[in-house]
Amino acid sequence: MNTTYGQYCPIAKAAELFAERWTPLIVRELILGSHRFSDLERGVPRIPRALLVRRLREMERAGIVERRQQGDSRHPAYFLTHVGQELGPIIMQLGVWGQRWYNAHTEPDELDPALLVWDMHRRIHRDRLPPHRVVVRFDFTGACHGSYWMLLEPADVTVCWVDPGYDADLSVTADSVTLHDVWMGRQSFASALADGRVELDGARPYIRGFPTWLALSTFAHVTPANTATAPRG
Amino acid sequence: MNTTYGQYCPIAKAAELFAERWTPLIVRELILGSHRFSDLERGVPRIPRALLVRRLREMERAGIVERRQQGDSRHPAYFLTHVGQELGPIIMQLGVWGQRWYNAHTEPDELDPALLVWDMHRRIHRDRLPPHRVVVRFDFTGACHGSYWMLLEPADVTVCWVDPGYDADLSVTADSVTLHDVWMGRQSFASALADGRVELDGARPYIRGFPTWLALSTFAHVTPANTATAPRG
DNA sequence: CTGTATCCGGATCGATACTG
DNA sequence: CAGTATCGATCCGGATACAG
Repeated sequence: MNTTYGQYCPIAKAAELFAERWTPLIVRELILGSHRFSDLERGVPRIPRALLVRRLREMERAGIVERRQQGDSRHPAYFLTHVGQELGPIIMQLGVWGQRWYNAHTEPDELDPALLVWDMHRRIHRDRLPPHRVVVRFDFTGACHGSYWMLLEPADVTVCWVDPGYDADLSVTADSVTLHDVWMGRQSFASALADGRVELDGARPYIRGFPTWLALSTFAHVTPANTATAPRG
Repeated sequence: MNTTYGQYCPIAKAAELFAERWTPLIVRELILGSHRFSDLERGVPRIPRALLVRRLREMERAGIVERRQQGDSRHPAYFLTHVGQELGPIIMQLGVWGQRWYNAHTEPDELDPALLVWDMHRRIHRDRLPPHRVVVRFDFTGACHGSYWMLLEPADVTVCWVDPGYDADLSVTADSVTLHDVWMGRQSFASALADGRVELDGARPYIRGFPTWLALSTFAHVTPANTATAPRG
């Protein structure tokens, strides 16, 4: 709904733009460093493509997003303008609120290993990686199983949804629920390794290194409050 | 749309609740001190009644709002729970952002003297009022004209949309655009008086007192930035 | 006063298929 | 890769009537 509220109140004016469906998630992706159209799609996998196009156009028109046609007919890229960047703290506070009150666990239909790996790849500590490429295979077990590959290099971390052909230097095996819990800070990676819920397999340096390369969600440090006071359908 | 985003991300979980249409404005009203159903309707005049009911129920279910049936079969009242109150800073930041970038002026169809008087009545400095009742009549001129009454007492400030029958102790005459500009901080009340855009009529103590009783919008102190960089359709 | 119930036209959303 | 085009399902807005 791009309809207005018809109020002079600045909260209403802001909500007309910011509180549109999907918009907070698109802004989140841009903040987290996705700029290509296809990357935005990966970060917001359930948005209809036409709607993503439309939201980007609306935000561009409102001065929140800038579309740059990369030099010599390359693919376009999207960036937050200064106006859009000022939404950053608001988005983050919203995430803290969500984590505190409404994220004590991940619903079964919210499990999304592909998205999880995509989120993780953006927060790898690249400065701690060895100077050569390391190929990591994630083997998710349980309700939502499948394999994904992450290619770690100090210059760039990429994700593959199909076997890239390289032999994996390290495999990470875990139930999909467990890895979501670790990512959201509900269980530490160390304890998940200790009790065998996460298994690492590969050469010793990689097994020892990987836990230091991985960073958790931005909100992992926010402790969920007692949800008994905030039930959710 | 009470549909979900299907993402484990806490920003998505929060947006599902907070970024629903009308919800930010309802939360704003609750923060500003409206608790009765009819008061919420006054503060969000364009929301269909059935939708207001529905949003309140949704928020209640989510633990954001608490509905209290006042003692001995009185009218019900709505309050923000602790969870809902934590949205306060987010709402306010959103308002600052809206004021900064998207509120350089009030659109003609956003002029709403009835809402303006309603907003003003909540921010009167009651502690500065004389100990007896003062009746103020607002006469709006221009595109959006009409008269409204405000009954000022230290214990309570009320608004009337029809002549309450009392003689007015003070009349405030101004173009509707001017008074919106003053409220939003785009022109000072003093300068509007000085250049005759606002006229006060009544006994001397009331004319001198009124400018000290009136408080502006919470966002009046936020200076709009240059909108040339943030055009808006 | 605080809702419920209904109806309808139009806007929006979600899903799918197609294209340069 | 980065969009368009299309279509049915749903939601919203606005109006109206009614009830405890």
